[in-house]
Amino acid sequence: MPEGHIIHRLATENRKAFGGRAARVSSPQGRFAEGAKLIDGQLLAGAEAHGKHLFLGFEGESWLHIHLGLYGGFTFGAGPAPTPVGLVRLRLENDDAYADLRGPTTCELLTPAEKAAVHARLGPDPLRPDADPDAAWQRISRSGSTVAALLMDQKVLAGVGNVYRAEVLFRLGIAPHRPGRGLARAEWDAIWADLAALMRDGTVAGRIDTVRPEHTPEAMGRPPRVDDHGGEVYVYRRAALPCLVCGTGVRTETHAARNLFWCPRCQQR
DNA sequence: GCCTCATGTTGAT
DNA sequence: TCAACCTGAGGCT
Repeated sequence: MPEGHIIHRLATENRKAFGGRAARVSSPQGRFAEGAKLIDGQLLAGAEAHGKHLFLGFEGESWLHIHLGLYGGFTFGAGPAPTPVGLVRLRLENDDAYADLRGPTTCELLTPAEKAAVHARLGPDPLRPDADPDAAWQRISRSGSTVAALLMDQKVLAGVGNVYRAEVLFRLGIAPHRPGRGLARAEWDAIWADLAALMRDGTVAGRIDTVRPEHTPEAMGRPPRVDDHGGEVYVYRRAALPCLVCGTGVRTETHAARNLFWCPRCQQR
């Protein structure tokens, strides 16, 4: 269940394991059998991520486009690859390594033009060096939608999911229900900068940690704790628990079909 | 072992 | 606004 930082990490992992070499490509489950056959044995030329979309480039100008959706995941291992267990949509393999893909929303082959079309409908990704935060600001500053909804809209901003959305708004003290057009440019600049830093850390760590050193349980004189999704966060999935900073109960509600979490006292800006 | 929920997106209503 | 997609983890029995 990944946000953009994990997809960038997967691009790197795939590049390290398979880049510059011929890859054996198969679909043990069968649902990607035809596509796998088309690129089987080809050289993997590159791997990149844009938001939550992963692209693996093969010689012959084919791009393997993968979106993990809510359930999808990769498993990497050293070769030789074992007999596939469960429903493996895609297996990449060489003599040294293998990777299994399960449960993706998307696993398809694209032409360069089709790949360009995917990029075109995505907003700037804080983890990409070519990202233009002003493109997102143009949409946000004209929108009556809430900041909370806009941050999750991949056309506006690519790669941010429910955890980073909740956490960046907490860290900047911004009330999630404010309309985008009510945001000041300086606030947007701060959101972008914080997202870029948090997501960069997340790519390295492979998990989402957002709690500043001065607010860790140790620094606050509280018992140590670990959030059940594997990272240390302020408000995400901490409904009704005391805010780590002020002690107020963390609020939650369903917002645009997703769970939103915030501290009503710390986030009044 | 069964049930619920989840770091997501699309397409129908 | 909601169902569908389709997988795994955690809580409960």
